[in-house]
Amino acid sequence: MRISTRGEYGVRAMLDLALHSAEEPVPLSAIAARQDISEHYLEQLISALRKAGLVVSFRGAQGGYQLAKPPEEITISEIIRTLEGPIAPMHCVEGAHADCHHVELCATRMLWQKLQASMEEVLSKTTLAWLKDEAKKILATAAIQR
Amino acid sequence: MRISTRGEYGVRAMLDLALHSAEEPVPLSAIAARQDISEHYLEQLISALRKAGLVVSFRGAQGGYQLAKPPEEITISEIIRTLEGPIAPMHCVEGAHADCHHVELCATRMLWQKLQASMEEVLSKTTLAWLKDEAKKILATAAIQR
DNA sequence: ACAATTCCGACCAAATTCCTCGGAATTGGT
DNA sequence: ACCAATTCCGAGGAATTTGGTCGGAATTGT
Repeated sequence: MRISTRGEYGVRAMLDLALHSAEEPVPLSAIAARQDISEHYLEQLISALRKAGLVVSFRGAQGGYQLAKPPEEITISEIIRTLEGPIAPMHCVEGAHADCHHVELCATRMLWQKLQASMEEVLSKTTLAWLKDEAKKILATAAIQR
Repeated sequence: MRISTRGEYGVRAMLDLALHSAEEPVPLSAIAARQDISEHYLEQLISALRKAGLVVSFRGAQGGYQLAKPPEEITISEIIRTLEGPIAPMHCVEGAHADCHHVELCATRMLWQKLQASMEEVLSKTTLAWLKDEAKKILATAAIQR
């Protein structure tokens, strides 16, 4: 019942872009260093995010990555879905499956649907912009305390 | 982001008990046959459920399993937790961990906390009794249509 | 030309999942 | 007293997933 490192790193990388790529593209190495993630591994993840249209890339020197849309329009749901697959606690609620063989199984399916809906609710309603704001707040209070 | 077969089978087995073990204990073989689950594998799962105090067992001939409490008092949350471990989408929201090293990481932690809370909400508020009722409803409408 | 960078596909070790197997212990029925 | 039905226990193991690594080709600003 865990989100794997793909989703975890992906969200952190996207937040990193939200915080640092407003002006110029950010090279992978910078994200990897700040977030303490293996560069090669992160490359795989960001490649998927690019193909999903969540980031844009610029090749060559001074190249790097930027968010493809304003952070208000990028939801965590999108990020998780591209990196972890469908947000479904059970295969029977993944897409248009209706292959319930047992009666009891169908009853449990309703349970998994409720669970899925509540997860999707949270993930689709929180955006990168929200995360960015939270991160800035934390940074601000940390600065005061120092 | 999936619940594994441990959780899936566990919930189905518990529902099976809720439906069939009111009078006499139900042998493992009966549950396994009805639910189409490997008997040996199910044995492991139900052993964990017994140790967690969710089912009681009777050894020897005519033995089997029964729910340890009325189905109103057994939540899906309990079942999932005993079979899958803590309901936490991320290790950082599992118990009293506060090991956020990066500022950004702490912001994402709030996200995972929200997600965890919404999952726990659903799983702790739906009981075996609810599942049992749903299963009976489905069974009833299926009987009419036949 | 060169250095910085993305892009791509193959490969691989460790962990986890999903079981299987064999047998010991217990208990009701005859 | 025996037997059949059943739970209980621990070891083992194949398949899948996870979490990477590696090497090099392609692109582009300076």
